[in-house]
Amino acid sequence: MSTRNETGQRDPAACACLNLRKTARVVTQAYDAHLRPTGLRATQFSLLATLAPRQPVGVTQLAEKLVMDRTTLTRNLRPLEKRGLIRMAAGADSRVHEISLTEEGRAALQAAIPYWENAQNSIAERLAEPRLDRLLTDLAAAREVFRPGYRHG
Amino acid sequence: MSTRNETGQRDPAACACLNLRKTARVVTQAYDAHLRPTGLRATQFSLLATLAPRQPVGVTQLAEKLVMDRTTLTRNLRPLEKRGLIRMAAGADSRVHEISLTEEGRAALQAAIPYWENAQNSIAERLAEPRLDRLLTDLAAAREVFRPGYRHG
DNA sequence: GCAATATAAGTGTATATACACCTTAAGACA
DNA sequence: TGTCTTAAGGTGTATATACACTTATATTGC
Repeated sequence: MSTRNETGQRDPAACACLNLRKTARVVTQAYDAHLRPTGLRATQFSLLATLAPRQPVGVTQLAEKLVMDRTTLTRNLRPLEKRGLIRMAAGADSRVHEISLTEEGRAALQAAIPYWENAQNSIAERLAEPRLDRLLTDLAAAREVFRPGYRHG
Repeated sequence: MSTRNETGQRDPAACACLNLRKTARVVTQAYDAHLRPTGLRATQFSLLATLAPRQPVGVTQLAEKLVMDRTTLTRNLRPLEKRGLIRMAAGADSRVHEISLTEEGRAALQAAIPYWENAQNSIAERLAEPRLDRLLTDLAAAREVFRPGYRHG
């Protein structure tokens, strides 16, 4: 795959954005399928896993960690709160809405981890592990291009 | 970035799905910003660019090319049809809804190409071009893991 | 020719995404 | 202390995504 076509022009089929989105669709569907028995979507699993070691944490701070728009996170929290997996409470600074896992949330996350590991194994093994590491590193570099200075994993 | 943490366990922070989605968010926002003056989103630009050399084409066939769920494409076609950039017509097989660019659609795509090139250049140059090529190749390999046999760019 | 099957596409519903805008609370400072 | 600015968060609106289900048409086998 080259970013230029036969005549040296940029080729829209080699669009970095399109290729990222296509891959994100395929991989998300696969992770969602693995996680189906847990009742969590891949996005929700990642949200809970990112939240777990940081609780309690405010909306803006968690959104930054997830490289997600703050208002997107607000909306993504809704179904998890409705299902009782997370809880929101006012912080010392009453503007901050602190997010925490509930007991159910901790249990759901723990229960989901083996299913997530199966999904991660399926790509790690079939892509050959060094190549997955390289892909993750290159993805972080791509984020760095547009968000310089942030600590991209 | 390693897919395992210090104790050899899988690390959810190294989730392939999460990292793909984070990067897709960042890169999509950047492409959307570049394309803003054209009135097209990155997804819409890619849809038109993928459609252009294949018209007329049915919904299922175009969805496959975009590695997109068929019903997602149906929904994504709506705003483009409403704005008169594409047209849908019954094919010889009356089950097939053939999609084509309108004259306005062709013009909008042509007008948007320089803006898309600016976006693509910004990542190609700052990521160092060989690395972008490698990333695109690795992304195609990742799709191949979950969709074997498909001609991933 | 007709019943069974396969193919193409849309709808209902729910989550995911983010920009523009608004509200509220905290901090700064004359 | 009262105003100005900044920070945290939500809402309105629109697009993006996909599973389960449904409808309509074509094809196949007899």
